[in-house]
Amino acid sequence: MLKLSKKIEYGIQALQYMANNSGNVISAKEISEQLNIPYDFLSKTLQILNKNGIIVSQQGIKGGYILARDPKSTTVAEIIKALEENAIIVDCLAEDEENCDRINVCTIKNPMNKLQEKINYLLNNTTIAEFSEV
Amino acid sequence: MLKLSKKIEYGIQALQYMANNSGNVISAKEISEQLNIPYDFLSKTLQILNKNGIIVSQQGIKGGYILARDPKSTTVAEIIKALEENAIIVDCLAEDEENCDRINVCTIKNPMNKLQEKINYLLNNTTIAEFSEV
DNA sequence: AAAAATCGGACTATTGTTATCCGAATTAAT
DNA sequence: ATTAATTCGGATAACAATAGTCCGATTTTT
Repeated sequence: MLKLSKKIEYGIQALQYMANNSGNVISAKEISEQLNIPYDFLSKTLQILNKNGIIVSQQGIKGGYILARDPKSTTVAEIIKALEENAIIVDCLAEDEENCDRINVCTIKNPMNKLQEKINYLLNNTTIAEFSEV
Repeated sequence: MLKLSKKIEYGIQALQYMANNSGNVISAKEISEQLNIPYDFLSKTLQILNKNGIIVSQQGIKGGYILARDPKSTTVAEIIKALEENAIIVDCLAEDEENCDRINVCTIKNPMNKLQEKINYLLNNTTIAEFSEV
């Protein structure tokens, strides 16, 4: 399928929204309402992004989130990783690769890895800033 | 997640196997046994590839499959399409895009599309032949 | 006629994704 | 102090997609 999850999609959209309102603390509620994203799901997503250093949270009333870094230096690859997902096109390229039944007869690992590296390059070179320059 | 399905993974591996044995009719059983891929699932996959013109089937005893075209001219993108899947990273870029709740407030469609086109380029420029040159 | 293969449909099991719910902790304003 | 708005964190449910299985029919060579 090669699809990004909603967590990633919502995450990128939320980060873009924050980038466009930089300097202000933005609540999950505001993003949820403005972008029409389910509140609870978005909250979870933002909490993970906070935990992993992409955004900074401020708790309590008047709380919310701001970007932790310059949008120009936050890549899609980093966002995916921060959301505790990955962009690995076949299982055997995963770090915790272990129990593939075909490892002894597999002849696609190397060529798949080449394709993987090209995709990684794209994801490492697309930033939140580019998403904001619509 | 950005992962290829097993259908695609097995399909590519099977096509590569056929490319390496070109000229011979190869049965699903042989591929299944040699590559350690579940027989029934692989059969289904090969039937779809046959239906959509990537391989040619020969029925009956001594039957099997051969590549329909030169491995150099069969791309990963074509295989994905032939397997009736797609490589669309966000729903709103699908052809039958219709009912996105965020269409009026969405500001990621254009930048996502740029990323999509780069991925398409990769998939359109990786062929079965490349998978065989290990 | 028999054997080995594809064909095709239905079905099941498993996993992953998406969404929701609830209560606790935090903090600003009153 | 109390209240209200927020993040935090865990559990769970609903849904969808993937992966795998089963079975009987058809085809074709021997």
